[in-house]
Amino acid sequence: MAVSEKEHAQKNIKTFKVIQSEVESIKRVALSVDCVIFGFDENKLKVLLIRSDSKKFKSKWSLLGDLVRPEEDLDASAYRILKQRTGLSDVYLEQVHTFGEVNRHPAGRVVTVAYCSLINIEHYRLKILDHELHWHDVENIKDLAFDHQKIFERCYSWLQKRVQEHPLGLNLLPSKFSLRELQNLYEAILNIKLDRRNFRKKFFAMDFLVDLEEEEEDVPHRPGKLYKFDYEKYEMKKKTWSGIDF
Amino acid sequence: MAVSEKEHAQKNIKTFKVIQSEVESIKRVALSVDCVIFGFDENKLKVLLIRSDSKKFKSKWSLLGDLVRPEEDLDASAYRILKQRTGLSDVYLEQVHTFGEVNRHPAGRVVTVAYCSLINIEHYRLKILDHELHWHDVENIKDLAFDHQKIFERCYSWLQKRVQEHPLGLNLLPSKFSLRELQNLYEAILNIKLDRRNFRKKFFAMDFLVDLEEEEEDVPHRPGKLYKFDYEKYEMKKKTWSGIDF
DNA sequence: AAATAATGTGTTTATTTTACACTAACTAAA
DNA sequence: TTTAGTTAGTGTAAAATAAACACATTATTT
Repeated sequence: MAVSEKEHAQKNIKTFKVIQSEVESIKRVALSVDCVIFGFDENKLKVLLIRSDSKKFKSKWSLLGDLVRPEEDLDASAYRILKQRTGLSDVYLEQVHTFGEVNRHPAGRVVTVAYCSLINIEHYRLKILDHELHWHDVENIKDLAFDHQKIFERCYSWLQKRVQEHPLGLNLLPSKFSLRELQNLYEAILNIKLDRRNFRKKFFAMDFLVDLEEEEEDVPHRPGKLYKFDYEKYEMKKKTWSGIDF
Repeated sequence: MAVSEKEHAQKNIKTFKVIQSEVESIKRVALSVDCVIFGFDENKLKVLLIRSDSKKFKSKWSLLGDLVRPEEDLDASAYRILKQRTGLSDVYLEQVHTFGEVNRHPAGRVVTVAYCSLINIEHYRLKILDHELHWHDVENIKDLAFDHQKIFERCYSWLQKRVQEHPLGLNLLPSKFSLRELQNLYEAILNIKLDRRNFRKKFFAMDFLVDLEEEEEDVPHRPGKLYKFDYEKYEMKKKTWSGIDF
């Protein structure tokens, strides 16, 4: 390393000390959370969006976000946003990625942390409709406000990968579901066709499905059996879990 | 949803508008980056640490971090920290997770974004030794300053998973390496024993190793062939890549 | 009663993964 | 120079896993 580089480095290392003693006087950035909320309805994977109210992105759709409050844990921010928008509080939620480009937001430096949430769309019936809050097919998501397209795409990829490692997808279904519904869900998320018999075999082999000894009703064909997911058993085996592999 | 809840929600939705127009007046948080820098030496996986200079955590070890500058992209912060500390700029670096608990830092609200970096330890010879910068065996990492233990553990788990999806590990080796070195590396990262023949078979089948027609020197036993990694070929096949699977 | 639509079920084949042992090449010590 | 020690290099058989695939059953609709 050249001498000048080394001096530069050491100067910067001094800067680092500031973090210990002078946080209060340090220049800060605005921090927000954006939630990518997935739902599943009519055999399609959906995402919840609102109209952007920024001037620059008027008429474009955007993710659900808000600033993180100074006295609020980061995860708590995400749960708060979900609660505000959907009324749901006991939901699946996970942090995905933080987006921190200087110019990502037109109003100034805002670093945003993206969270993914999976909710059962039936528990949530669009009671709050501000900003034209609506479900959109993930297939047709394009041209979102800010850098939300990028955030959305990252979360969607994350989801596709994640459902193959853990059976998260079940958070998108009602508590009682048929195997067809389950397969439709996976096909919608992964955007592929699966062999019905092998799919069943695989899920039964996992041994997380409980036969409820009930059947579907009001279907225009032979009704399928209903199952529920055994979360407890899953939590037990989770440690040694290594994926689903479709 | 109860009426009062709904009103509360709508009030909060108004708050959200602030983000668009009043970022400058919004209360902000200090944002930092912490780097978990892995190296590989003497068949052991290492991580780079410095002495904490905070009063509270005096004498404890900590990760390498600094505040994000107001005019600096988040990723750029991480590269800057690496450059300052190691002198290296062309390194593997990836964001892992953001830690945003209110009380994680004794000096105030500091949200930190953790990055993982993998460097070839031979390219970096501890030229800058401020704060007792040193390599530590990952085996013995305990009781770090702040919440750095948690951050470290998350990054280590991340690495163990990630090297099974992509051959990142090669960033830890010299550009010429033997298959034994490669296997030692994977064994150190994953902390398991691997079958030598199957390991070789698997790596050759991937078809990313180029036989350099050279041999090891100065080893007290039969020298092994040297290989390099074909990054170009890897980049080509990356899209359809689905993991290594040890 | 006939047409339609989805359920439920097993076997065979192909692919992938695992387990496993000997000879060759080189060094170091006797 | 012989011998002991260490790692390199190589293939096959068995086991486990994944993929492909068809038909009788149960319900609804017309």
